[in-house]
Amino acid sequence: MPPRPARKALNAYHHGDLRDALVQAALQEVELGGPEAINISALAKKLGVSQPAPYKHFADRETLLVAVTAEAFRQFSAMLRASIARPSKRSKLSRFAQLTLDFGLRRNGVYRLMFASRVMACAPKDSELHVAAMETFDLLLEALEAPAVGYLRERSALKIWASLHGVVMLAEQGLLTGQVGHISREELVEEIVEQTKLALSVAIETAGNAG
Amino acid sequence: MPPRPARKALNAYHHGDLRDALVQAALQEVELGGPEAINISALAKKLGVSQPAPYKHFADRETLLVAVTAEAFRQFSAMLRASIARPSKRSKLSRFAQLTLDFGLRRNGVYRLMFASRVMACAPKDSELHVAAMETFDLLLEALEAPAVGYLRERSALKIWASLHGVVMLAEQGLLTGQVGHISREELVEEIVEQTKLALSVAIETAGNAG
DNA sequence: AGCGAATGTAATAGCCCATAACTTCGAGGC
DNA sequence: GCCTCGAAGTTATGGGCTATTACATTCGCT
Repeated sequence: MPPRPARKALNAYHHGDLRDALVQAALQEVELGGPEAINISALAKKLGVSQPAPYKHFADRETLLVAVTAEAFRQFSAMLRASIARPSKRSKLSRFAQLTLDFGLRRNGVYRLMFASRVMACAPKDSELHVAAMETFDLLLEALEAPAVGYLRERSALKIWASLHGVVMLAEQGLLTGQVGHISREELVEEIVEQTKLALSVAIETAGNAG
Repeated sequence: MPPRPARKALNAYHHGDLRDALVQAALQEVELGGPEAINISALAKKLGVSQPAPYKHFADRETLLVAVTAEAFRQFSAMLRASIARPSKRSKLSRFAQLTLDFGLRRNGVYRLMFASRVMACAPKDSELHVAAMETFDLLLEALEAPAVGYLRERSALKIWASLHGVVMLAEQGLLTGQVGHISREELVEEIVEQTKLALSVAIETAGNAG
């Protein structure tokens, strides 16, 4: 997937790179109001083109949403990758987890688009979107820093992935405040991370002894 | 909150219990198409009233959604309560977890309304909706069957609650198929349950030794 | 220079939410 | 028993958003 050659604005009539501008502007809207906030008409007006212009680049609203979601995944991945690469006292997994929590709360609209909407479920397996999402999952596998026991590592990854989702959602719905016995969200996530690491090392040892 | 006295149909002009009929019909729609599928006009037509009639009972679409969500929580709670009460070989927690998974996948539209929409986050703390949701959470606390170490139990509950959310979402987005090394969703949930129980008992023991 | 494809515009239709103004019916006081 | 008032309907209407159709402009290529 070579990035589209970002064409320059050509003149007053042709925008030049409307497609990309739409994705970026839409992402900005989602940031504030979530997936429902994407409004083709408003985007067109904001970018100074006629209302039907976007339909030259996206068949319908849904298709635009898919592109925006893919872009969101790429941004998320880039952020995670940078954080994981940086040397730190904390483990990669811990940093992955905390960053996910942070992203999920601070950019909740975008997060919901990525993980709590129907977009993902509808996109075909080999789509740009799935590729971008898989890349994020690969980063989690990397962050786990576990010896290559294949399916054990994947299973741990899925469990922690799932837990993180849940914490973000609960926190965002206001179901985590004043209920956790003076434990912060960050500490809760840390507990989950530790619990996962422990379970994984036990599983690996068990598997080692068994076979 | 005494249940509204279900009034009988009065005549051709007045429906009789339009409010409740709307909630039930909407829930049915959500079942198939998720939160977005709720359509005031369509509901009105389906129930044989004029298009603006629903607005006599709900200020707007959003308000209707809140009522529907509360009803969904009540149904979910009732299901869980029945299952937990029934004697069984499996632990209450295990049954709670598996039932949640089942509900989340089979009635995914409703599940998304309850857990993956903005409805909950917007409703005030003392609303009908929050009350219904809290009741569900209480059932989880009960299912944990842990000695009353207050905050430890709540923390475990939150962790498992979060994990279950995540598993449902991942499964629904097609991210759990063929990735888990021949483990079924049900087994994954069972692992999570066991892991939670273990962590909780360790935590209780530690707390006991410490103080 | 000229042609075709890509990318824009204007005009328009349809769906859905919501409100305003009017109508029907039931209940409670007298 | 009537009369009035409010609750729960109705028709009419407007506004916003999606999407399509037919037409215009410009780019890139030969």
